[in-house]
Amino acid sequence: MPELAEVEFFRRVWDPGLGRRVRAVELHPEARIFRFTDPTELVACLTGARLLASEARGKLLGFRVSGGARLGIHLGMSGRLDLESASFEPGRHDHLVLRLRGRALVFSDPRLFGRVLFAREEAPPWWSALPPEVLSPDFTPEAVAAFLRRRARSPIKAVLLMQERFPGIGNWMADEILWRSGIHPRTPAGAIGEGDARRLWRETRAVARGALRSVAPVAGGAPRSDAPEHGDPPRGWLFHVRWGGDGRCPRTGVPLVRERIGGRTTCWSPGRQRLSRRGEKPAGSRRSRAASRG
DNA sequence: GGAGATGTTTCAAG
DNA sequence: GCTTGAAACATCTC
Repeated sequence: MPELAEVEFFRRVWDPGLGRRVRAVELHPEARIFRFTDPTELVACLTGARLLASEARGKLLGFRVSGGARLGIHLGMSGRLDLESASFEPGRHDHLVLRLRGRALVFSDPRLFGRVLFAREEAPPWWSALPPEVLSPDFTPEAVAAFLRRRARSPIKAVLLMQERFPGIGNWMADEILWRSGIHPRTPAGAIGEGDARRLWRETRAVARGALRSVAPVAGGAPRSDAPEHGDPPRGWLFHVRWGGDGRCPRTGVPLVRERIGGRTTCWSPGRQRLSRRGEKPAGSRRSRAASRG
């Protein structure tokens, strides 16, 4: 489930636990989410410590721990964070529980694609060496264009999912970005002209901003099944129709196509999203696309 | 019972 | 050595 906005939602879920002492740590050491961590060290270091602050970078959550340590949580495909009462009893998929006074912070993940990271320093490489956020000034059109050239033969859909350049972008956001940009998901990255590359950069940021703005308010204590983790993206977004079998393009009314591209189910709007040809004139393609819009 | 699910890593082939 | 695509990971839901 979690990509940029959902990760931000779950970050806020644990906010009420910041600054409080961790009285006990409960975990299943053999759970796959600890495959990159020493669970014994994790328990030893976290017990008695406090989570001081949290931050989301791409799909990774980082918690600064008192005493100069860093706890990292990646939610994988099915991970989630919850705030529970003191009487909470872990279920089958609740792999990490931090007991505070009066409440419990819980990380659960049925599919176990998520992971827990831990280091006795505030900025270990897995935290400090992450690429620039798509909404940061360092995420530039030039960096995007250079990356597209390097991944020239890959379909642009697959390229948008590469976290080394587009941190936080997941499957539905990638489809949203391509739909807004008018680019066919199967277009080889190297065939995208300068104008379309710039447009891709702009829409990547627009979709990230819109998704973050629509993060649902965190209601402490809400039952898990009621938690609206992905909020409600703006009206008119592909998001609202991309899972429906008979979904139609919000802009053209044409039935959307769903197929597997870059190893992932992809939803796109025929007619609106066209394959670029190699060697297309950058400025011309940009102008003609802008003129034919709306 | 089968297919697919908002993710990453690994491995083999080009 | 780099790029690319498929498979693997584990479980649940439709």
